[in-house]
Amino acid sequence: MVRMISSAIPDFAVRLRAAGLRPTRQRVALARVLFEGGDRHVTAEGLHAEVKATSHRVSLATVYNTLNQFRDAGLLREVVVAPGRSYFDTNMSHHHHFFIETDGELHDFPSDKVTVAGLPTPPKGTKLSRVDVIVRVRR
Amino acid sequence: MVRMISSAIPDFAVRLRAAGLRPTRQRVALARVLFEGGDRHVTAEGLHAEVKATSHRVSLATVYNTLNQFRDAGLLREVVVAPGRSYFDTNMSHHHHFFIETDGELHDFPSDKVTVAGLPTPPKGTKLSRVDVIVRVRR
DNA sequence: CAAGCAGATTAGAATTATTCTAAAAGGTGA
DNA sequence: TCACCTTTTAGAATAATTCTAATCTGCTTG
Ligand SMILES: [Mn+2]
Ligand SMILES: [Mn+2]
Ligand SMILES: [Zn+2]
Ligand SMILES: [Zn+2]
Repeated sequence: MVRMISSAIPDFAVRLRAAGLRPTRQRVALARVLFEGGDRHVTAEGLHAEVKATSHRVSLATVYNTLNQFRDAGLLREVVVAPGRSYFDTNMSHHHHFFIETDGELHDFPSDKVTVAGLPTPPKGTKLSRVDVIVRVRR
Repeated sequence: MVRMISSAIPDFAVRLRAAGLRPTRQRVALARVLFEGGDRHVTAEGLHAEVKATSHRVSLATVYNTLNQFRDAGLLREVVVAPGRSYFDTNMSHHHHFFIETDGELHDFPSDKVTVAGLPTPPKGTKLSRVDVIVRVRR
């Protein structure tokens, strides 16, 4: 019987290598938490707590290192909505955010329907990096 | 000769009182730096350096306290664009921002021409606070 | 399947931004 | 002027993040 290769079981080692990162135990453990299951918005502290719960020992420094590397490699984006707290977002599709200020929650909304029209041209000598739309709401 | 009252010389004491804040020396000194001249985006550290240059002694703790109070009183707004750095914005009119990521500069652009259309309704039980549009560019 | 080595992880110290504490000073209404 | 409540302040504390330098580990080579 031929070995089945199921594309439903994502191979994080392969994915990390494709991104130019060595698939170490820690990075694979973090990738699993981050990327299996749906899109997520995590903080470093939160991710650290989660990965510890899977009984993989990963230091907090490594969580920070990894999140920064994943971001630089284009596997994550960083969203800054509140002073002193960064969220890392596994949803790399074009989308925007609701931020519930009263409880610090961040929610996606698709950019399909949203149009941002009439933006001025970027200042001389600069190139566009990203347009963030953050809808702030409170309970 | 009757004393002239020029509306071109803003009376910060009056303005602070109107906002429910006692016009202390420190608050007046900071208000002067912040509000005379055009619109500004300042950090706490930057404002502290500026006010010291006017030979008014104001502690950094007071700069932080004052910026937070001015924001809560509606004299300023806070803009968070990068992790670990808050900008306080004296421009209270409806507008959006360019953020030059490579050198940390924040620039206004008027919201006249900009239309954000098709925003979804806020989640149940929340009310809209503000919509931020941040155009990130790099040199 | 060794080594060998560059790259990764880690504990803990360091840094940065910001807030807190508690004592001294100041603004204001009577 | 006085009393009283508010504000300021130095310095300690906190929180998020980064750095250091020693140890470890994934990968290539022989
Ligand atoms: Mn970072
Ligand atoms: Mn604040
Ligand atoms: Zn998102
Ligand atoms: Zn502005």
